[in-house]
Amino acid sequence: MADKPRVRFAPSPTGELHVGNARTALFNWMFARHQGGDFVLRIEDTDESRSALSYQVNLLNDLTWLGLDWDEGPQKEGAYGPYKQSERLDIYTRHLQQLEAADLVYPCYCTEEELEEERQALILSKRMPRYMGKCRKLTRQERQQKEAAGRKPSFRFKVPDETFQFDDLIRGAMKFEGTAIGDFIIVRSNGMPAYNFAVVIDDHLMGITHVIRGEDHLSNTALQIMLYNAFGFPPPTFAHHCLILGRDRSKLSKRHGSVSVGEFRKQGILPEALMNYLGLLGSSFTEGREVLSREEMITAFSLERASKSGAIFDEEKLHWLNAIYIRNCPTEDLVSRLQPFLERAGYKTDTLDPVWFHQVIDLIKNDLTTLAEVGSHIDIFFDDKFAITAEAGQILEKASSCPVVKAFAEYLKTAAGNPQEIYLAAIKYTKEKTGVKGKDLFMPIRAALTGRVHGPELDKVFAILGKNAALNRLKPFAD
RNA sequence: GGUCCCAUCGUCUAGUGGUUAGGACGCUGGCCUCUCACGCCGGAAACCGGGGUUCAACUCCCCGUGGGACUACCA
Repeated sequence: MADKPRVRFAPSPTGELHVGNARTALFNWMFARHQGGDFVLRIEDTDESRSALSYQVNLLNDLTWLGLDWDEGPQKEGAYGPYKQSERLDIYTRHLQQLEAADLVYPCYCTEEELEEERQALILSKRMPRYMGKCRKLTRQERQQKEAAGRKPSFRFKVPDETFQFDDLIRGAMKFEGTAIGDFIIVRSNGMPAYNFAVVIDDHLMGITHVIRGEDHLSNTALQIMLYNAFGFPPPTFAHHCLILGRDRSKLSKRHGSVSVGEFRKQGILPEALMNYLGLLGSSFTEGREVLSREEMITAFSLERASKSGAIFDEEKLHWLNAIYIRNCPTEDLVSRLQPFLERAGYKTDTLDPVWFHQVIDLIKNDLTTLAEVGSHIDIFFDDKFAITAEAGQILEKASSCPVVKAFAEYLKTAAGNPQEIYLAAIKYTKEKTGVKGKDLFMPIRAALTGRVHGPELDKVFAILGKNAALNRLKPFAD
């Protein structure tokens, strides 16, 4: 058996964690857990202008919230650190020197304007825009002149005219022609390593065996393989999964609506549901399973089942899963997860009787699609939130309703015992006294009691409300 | 424009030469029921097109068409 697989998730802290990235992390994590390998987290923060510490903190929080625990990375130093690229700059410098010594790189003094000009000219002549190697042929003297003029060079890799092939675990045999690729920058003029350069070095040094990432990196793979060859590093196995798409089939982005893990969390999506959905999207689990626990997902995961074509993000299916997870969530647990949403909806839960509130949540949790909806489901139990809807008002105005509500209230006035018994007896009494049954019997009571025409089973609502609160609500209609 | 990738119900997918093309979301009919939801039982809904290969193509090959990604001193 070969060494255990090592995979990594390498985000750059330049924004909120996107669900697409979360899915990449999930695939890597499931792969590692399934195979008993290591899941490494590396922060790619070489773009100083876009990276921010707050995003990094956010990133770690979101991953933790999702339950994607890493074996090595920030806050969990291992044998291959440091795990932030900004702390590995000396490593990149050494490797640049190595390539310089082998004459595989050269300094480029072109300005952005010059490069842009070249690009436009190539596009106009209908050719692939790429760097044509102007500075490759510079003499030592010319270079000294540029340096003397104060120009800071970037460093470009001399792309060989070869064909680069690799076997993608998801896509099969892939092939790229070196002739179509211009000499690319590996170190920027500010001294920072460029993405393709840093990943190759880090993935190799960190012992990464499988690079699992989005399809948007497919063409980068050719460049990276060139660098693996240049360094004499054995390339890892690559696997490029499909992208998550918006409704219009383009790469999912902000303009499509909610796209970050944080947004879904705020909307009251459970991490288990989001994980489950992301694992299902653009992939499938063995035996056609769709609702799986974390452990089941790990067991049923297989990279071979990842599909090659992009998958549209379907929020409705996410919500379907979320409702299932809410329903199956133990009420005790659910109550605590609900806290932030209750506060936001204006419920002061610390003054409530916990046993009573537990009953409330237990009763309404089947109706919840997201945690954020909780307020509009429990308001029927709070006098300060309670209100009669137009529909309920119509029910109560019906001629047959008034006697029903009156009779029901009348019975309650003298009733004693536990709420369940009182309710049953009150219904019986009302039925006998008014001769009304079925819908015409229950709906007026429901409307008067909850202010709604829909809701949980009336007997349970009554039991939670209690006799006195019920009587209060009935009063305006019974007099 | 160039390079590369992809193509089964509206959506997510199963399917690896012979199936009534299966499942799920959503939609929809019914049952359950005081209502909504849940649950259960049904229904409508797909192999992009054209050529090959083969006794036989959703499945293999080619060409179209369509969609997507990349095309930065961002990752």
